[in-house]
Amino acid sequence: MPKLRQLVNRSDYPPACSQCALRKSDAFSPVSDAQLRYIEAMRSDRIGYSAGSHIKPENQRATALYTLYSGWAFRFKTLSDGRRQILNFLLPGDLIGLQEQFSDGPSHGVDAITEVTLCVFPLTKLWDLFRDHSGLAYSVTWLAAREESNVDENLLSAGRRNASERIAALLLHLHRRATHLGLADLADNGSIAFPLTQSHIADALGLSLIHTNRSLRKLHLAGLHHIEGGRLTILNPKALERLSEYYDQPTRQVPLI
Amino acid sequence: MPKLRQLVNRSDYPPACSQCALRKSDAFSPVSDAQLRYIEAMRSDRIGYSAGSHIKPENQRATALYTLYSGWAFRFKTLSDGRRQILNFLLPGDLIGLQEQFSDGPSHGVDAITEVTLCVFPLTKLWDLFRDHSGLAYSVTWLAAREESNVDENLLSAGRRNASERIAALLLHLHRRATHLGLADLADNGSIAFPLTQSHIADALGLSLIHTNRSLRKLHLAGLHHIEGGRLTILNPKALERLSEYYDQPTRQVPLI
DNA sequence: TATCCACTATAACTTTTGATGTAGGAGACG
DNA sequence: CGTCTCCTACATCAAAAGTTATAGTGGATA
Repeated sequence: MPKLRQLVNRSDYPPACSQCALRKSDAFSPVSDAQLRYIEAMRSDRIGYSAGSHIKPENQRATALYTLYSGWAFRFKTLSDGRRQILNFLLPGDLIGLQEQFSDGPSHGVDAITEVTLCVFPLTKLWDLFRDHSGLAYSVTWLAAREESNVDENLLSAGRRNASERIAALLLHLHRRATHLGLADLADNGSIAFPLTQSHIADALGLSLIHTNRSLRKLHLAGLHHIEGGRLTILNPKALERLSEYYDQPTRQVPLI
Repeated sequence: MPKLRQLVNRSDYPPACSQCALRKSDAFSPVSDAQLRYIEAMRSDRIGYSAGSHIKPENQRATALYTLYSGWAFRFKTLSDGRRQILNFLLPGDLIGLQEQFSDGPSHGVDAITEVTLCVFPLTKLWDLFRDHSGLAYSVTWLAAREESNVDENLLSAGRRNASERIAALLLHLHRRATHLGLADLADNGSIAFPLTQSHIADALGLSLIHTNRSLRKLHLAGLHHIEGGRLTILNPKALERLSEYYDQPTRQVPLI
């Protein structure tokens, strides 16, 4: 089911870590030369998946750690009758597969939304990383804690926000993250590429597809946002923030493994 | 608002780490003597809070890391009109305050359900721990990843399970954790002390208090569980598991800081 | 060009969940 | 001992969200 693609010579093929395009963005904390060499040596592979393919099945333990280099993906859980809950969305720089190393069993699946490319790190070397580079170990923990914060926020949405508030919070959250990564088009009102379908949004927010469509349209009609041609524009950020009580916090630089 | 209590000479006052009652339980992974001495030296205090008091306000950064030594607590977020979402419940051995070190701002509050006692570790020493004891650093990350798994499961409940399924999953989850800690009374059908009010359950599952009461009663009438006198008995684990699709996984030993 | 398919849109109707109100029981406390 | 407060129980009504059904749209594909 997961499809590999031929990647070498494509522009989104992850280069040597010293040439990493992500690392050039000031979204990420600088690393020392020694750390960079360690990461490069630890990386065992670079792979790609086509849009919609399964990066990790829900019922199978991860065999590696991945850093998402390009594209969008998501973590999810399902129930036997097909109900699916998206736990959080993964954007470039996010670390994938850490939970599996520590949890009692396989816990969630990971699917690609767009085409994605990944840097691969063998799980067996995680312990070495902790032993050899405490700074990088600290970074791993940082990334884990940050992801938990995202899930916390999603749980607040699913549990206690109504449909419109959930959508407002999600749009702001994703827009903020993409913008922080330098993915916003400043010449187009700060719009971002937005590959999610309404089905993704529904499954992330614990809503039915129909109700998601209804609520999304309501926000659109109120002039709060605009989605067209796979791009999202936030038209009235203040109103969206008031509605969802999801407020922008100045985002610090984040570690990148 | 948070109330300190005089603790010394009480039986639930955390003793020297070498005498730690938790550590004697086989729920926790053994540590080396060196690690134990390091933890003991890192611990700066031991404090207690009375039932219902605020361990950490929602709008204030944590100043320390805590390990819950005795009692039950929970992490939560609220919206301005008072809607509250409980993110997860904290039982003895759980680490508190790690997210704050890495998040961009204060993110959640922590309240005590019962009387609790805590071991205090200065946040400033977290970095030292990573540098000096990679094994303990690995444990910290382990605890963070395990907590995220719990939040993942709660998000699946809030987003995609109906009221009865949510309650079934929560009861099984808490019963399993308490049992793993050796808190079950084997002479009483494996019952556990259960200090949650229906209001806690409602806020953890994203339900109203009334609907929680309705659904809880339905499960009780069906003979699946029994709550009385502050104790929970699981009467029909199989039925609860089928209903919630929440299955027991053999729980490994967990690190304890 | 025609067909298919995934996605979005919308209406009509049902179910679940929430809101409001009221009451009873148990423990805390003066 | 009475009073208070917190928690649980339960009925009634209202609102939010889910279900079913149908159709349009645009890109991919044969």
